[in-house]
Amino acid sequence: MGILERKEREKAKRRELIKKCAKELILENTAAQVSMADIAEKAELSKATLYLYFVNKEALFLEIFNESTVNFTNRVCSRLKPSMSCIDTLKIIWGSYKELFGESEDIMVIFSISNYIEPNIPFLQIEEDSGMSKNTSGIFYSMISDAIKKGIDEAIFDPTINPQTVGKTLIVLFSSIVNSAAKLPKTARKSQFILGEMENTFKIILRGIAKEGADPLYFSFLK
Amino acid sequence: MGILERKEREKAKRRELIKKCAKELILENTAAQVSMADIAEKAELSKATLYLYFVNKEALFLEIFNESTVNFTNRVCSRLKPSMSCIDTLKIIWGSYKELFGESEDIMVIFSISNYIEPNIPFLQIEEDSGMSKNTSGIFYSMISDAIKKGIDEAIFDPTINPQTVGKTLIVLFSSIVNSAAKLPKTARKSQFILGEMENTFKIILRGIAKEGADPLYFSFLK
DNA sequence: TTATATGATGACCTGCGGTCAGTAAATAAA
DNA sequence: TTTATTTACTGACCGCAGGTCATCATATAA
Repeated sequence: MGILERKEREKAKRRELIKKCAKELILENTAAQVSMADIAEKAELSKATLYLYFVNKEALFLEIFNESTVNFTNRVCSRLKPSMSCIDTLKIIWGSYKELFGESEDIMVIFSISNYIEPNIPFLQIEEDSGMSKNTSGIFYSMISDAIKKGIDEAIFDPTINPQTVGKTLIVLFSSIVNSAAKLPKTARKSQFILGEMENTFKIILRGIAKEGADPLYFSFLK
Repeated sequence: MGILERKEREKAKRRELIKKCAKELILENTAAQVSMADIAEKAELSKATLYLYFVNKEALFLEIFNESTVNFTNRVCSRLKPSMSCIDTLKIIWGSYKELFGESEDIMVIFSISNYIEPNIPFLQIEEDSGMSKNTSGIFYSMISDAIKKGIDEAIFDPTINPQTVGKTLIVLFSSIVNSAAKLPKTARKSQFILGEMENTFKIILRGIAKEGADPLYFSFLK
């Protein structure tokens, strides 16, 4: 029985190796720019072997995406309580986000992949059925949409806006920022650029959806 | 001498035919989804022939983009006067935009191509040297940035924001909307969807960059 | 009528995601 | 220890994309 277990372990290890190589390559460039051949070469495997572990490129990227997202969602979910106000919720989301961003570069991978898999879904009202939407990504942006919905109920956000659309808008913009950063020179400190731009963007959107007459100090947790 | 002129005319006509076919295909789908083979087939030419008229796919698309943009920029520029206030400027830009949108589908082509050529440049502060930036696209979003800059001077916009970044943000979001619309069923009335979403987005961004305490009625020209 | 320039094209190249018959080694059976 | 079978892997391949090039047919010039 030991043999089977060892083989399982070895298979799992190869799987991890492939994902690790893919992640490193994504960080060096953009998810869209990384080819299966690149990953195979880095992992010292043949391209065909990758397809023994993942049905296709999208599945590989999606698994990386979901794993990288779990840390974030777990952290946020454990800190959120239903009774919290909209602003407190947003504070926690943004705080956890910044924390995690300082710890690892997973966030960059997340957005790079998100932008590769579904670059242009954001404004559709219809339910999408791509892998991304069904999985952790759903949690990812629905956390924000839920918080915004809360804000509408609390009468600090404009009730005419669509919380889901706003959530998706943020994801498009964030993805765009990450992909812009990937094109910066290697020497540049990308995290700083990304966090700064995201903060600016987040602020603009939040102020933009505020109910008329709402106290702007609500959003002072940004910067 | 007449022969040469006739040949010139014929060449120009082929060129136009290619562009016309490409535009029609872009409208049916997305710029990224249209292949050179598709265009060649529609124009009843061989693929190689396309490359006698355009150095590559990007050049072809860029020419379509620039020509489609000229109508818009000309119209706007002829109506704008340097002495105008920021809000009047924005009113004219948005008005001309809606007008042109009602007249032709060029706007959809513009954004579809824009999203194909440079989907993720928007947040870079460094000067890009892609074809898009050097040409009409520059005018396209710098018109908005200039108007916003004016707004900062007039103290109705937050002075800490970067007008160029905001202009580019709008382009990303607009492109995203157009590409989303391209995925709607053929029967859907896309223009309505696009204009509606763009108006919402525009409104959010404008309110988001407003100076604290600025009269929200400033932006009432949107709906 | 012959030579030349022009416009167009079929066949081809590279690189991509993805597939598959076949190989070599580890395991199981004899 | 030898043979059979399963397992993990891979080289060669496919279809499709953008793009190139030698070659051909036709219109022009000689």
